[in-house]
Amino acid sequence: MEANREEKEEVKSLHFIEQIVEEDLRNNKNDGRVHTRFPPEPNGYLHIGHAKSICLNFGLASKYNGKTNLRFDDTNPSKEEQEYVDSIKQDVNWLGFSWDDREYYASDYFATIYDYAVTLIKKGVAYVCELSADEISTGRGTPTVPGQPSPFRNRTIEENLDLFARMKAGEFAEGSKVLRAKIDMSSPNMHMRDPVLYRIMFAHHHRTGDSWCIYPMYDFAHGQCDSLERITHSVCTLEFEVHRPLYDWFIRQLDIFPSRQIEFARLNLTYTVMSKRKLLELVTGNYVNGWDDPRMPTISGLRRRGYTPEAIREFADRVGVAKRDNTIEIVLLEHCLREDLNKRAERRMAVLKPLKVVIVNWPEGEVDELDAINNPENPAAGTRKVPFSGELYIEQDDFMEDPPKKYYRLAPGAEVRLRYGYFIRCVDVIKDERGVITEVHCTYDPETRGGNSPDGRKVQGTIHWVSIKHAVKAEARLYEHLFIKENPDDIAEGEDWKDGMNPDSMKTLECFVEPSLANVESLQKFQFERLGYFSADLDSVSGKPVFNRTVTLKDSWSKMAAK
RNA sequence: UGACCUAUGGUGUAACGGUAGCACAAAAGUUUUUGGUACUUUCGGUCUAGGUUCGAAUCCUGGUAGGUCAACCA
Repeated sequence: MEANREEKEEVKSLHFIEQIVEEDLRNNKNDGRVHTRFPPEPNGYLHIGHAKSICLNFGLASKYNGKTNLRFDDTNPSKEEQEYVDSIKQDVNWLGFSWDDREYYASDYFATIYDYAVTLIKKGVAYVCELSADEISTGRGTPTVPGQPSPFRNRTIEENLDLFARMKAGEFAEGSKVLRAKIDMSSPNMHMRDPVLYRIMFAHHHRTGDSWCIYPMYDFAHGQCDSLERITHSVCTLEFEVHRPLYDWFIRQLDIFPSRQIEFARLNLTYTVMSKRKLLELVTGNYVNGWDDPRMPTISGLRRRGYTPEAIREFADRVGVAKRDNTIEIVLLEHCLREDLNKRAERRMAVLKPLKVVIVNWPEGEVDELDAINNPENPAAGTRKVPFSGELYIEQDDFMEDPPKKYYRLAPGAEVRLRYGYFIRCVDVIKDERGVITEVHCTYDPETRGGNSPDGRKVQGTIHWVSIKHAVKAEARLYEHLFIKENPDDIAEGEDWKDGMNPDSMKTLECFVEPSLANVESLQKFQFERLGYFSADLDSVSGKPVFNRTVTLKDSWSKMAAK
């Protein structure tokens, strides 16, 4: 009995970061406090990879009763803009997380970080270096060859103090001097070979304006910001692993609160690119229509495409957290989306590629109001009326003059059910002079209203439709992967990664939707029966809706037909 | 050929010295007024060579493969 119960209680295993946190909690480290942060640089829009990090950081805090700060890493004024700050806040919010009043900026701490630099100078472990960027780089050696000490390495503390103060005062030209840490020019870790701490930049900062002309490097700011905010667990991606010894060195030299940095593997997705640099290039090069183009893996793009925060959070949960490089198949993201939308999206009927059907025995001019179920997964969603008449559109794919075996849809002589309507049987096919089918003539069975026949005869196929007279014209935007190749970064010599872009990633169609869709709210989501999930675009206007196809329904017929 | 990190089905991820499990994908089937959903079943895995151990995916050593690091970017 006991054993049986234990067997059934499935223990969800902890990922390695949760294990670290729980161990710290057991040891009462940090007085049992868990405090994380999400630290984006405001130089681009957030993408699905950031979403993983956001869910991780905020999720950790909420699981262990802690807090998460939002902190902008704005130490490089030449790349950072307010527009990005705004979009990042919106996206984190939309994903469903709150940083309360803990919105911080690395630039908030510039004065303190400056003092930290002075402390290092006074300890004799930082110096002003007048080598050029190139000279510093070559002087650093290579991973296998030790670096050479800078000729400025042994200046006196007084001289360093004076020079650094004058750098701050704006006495020197951009690029003429930097402040460097004095650590170990022959360290096997390149980051310990006297890294640059401060550089001169006469750039306008989006928050501090022109009050500074020297700016700390990321490496000399990030760890200290964590420390100042008393972050207990500083979660970041793998590439910062080799920086950790440097951060720990700063913590020791400065004797400040030691945040613990933990690195995890960033998210990669098939059929898309994730680097900020490449996403920026897609936007600025007009390969897509902005950061929120529904084909973009950005949070704003996914939102406009029709993704829900719930689906993205579920996805972030399912991909796991570990240290090995990974590429997640995009079908997992799509699966999480369908799972969510299936439960929540109301069903509607829309015809993307219309084929006219004339019901030859339909009473002239008559209109029937049929009941349609809004969501079979949720009876509380109720029903709606859909007008039916003698002239309809059906999907071109739902008629074949010469159908293969197992084709359940309409064909000459065949009978199908019109969803929520009647059984119809094809009696004639009308073609134009070029042989293109322009109309299909059918008879309907009045006894089958609603979709059941009193004689109990079965039809295999059920197809969707709209009444021509009542249909609303709409625009449908159909999306596919932005890239043809599973890994767009896998390119041959001389090829550009953009060569792998999918020329058919967006198709715009004039389509027909049922009248209940005439007025929709932006981002309102529907399942167009048998077609997929669609989300109203912000380009929609009253009476002229625009729908983005978020994702198709799974389609086992097309798979079968392909064989 | 330096340092650091990583290696489990097609893709992810568990198993913490004791039966290699789960999800997605793929395949087959049942149900169905969405060829949707739901449900059932199947396929398929510990990089390699040694060592420790009664017992190794797990610990140790060597190899191999992949990743990261040589911005006054983050």
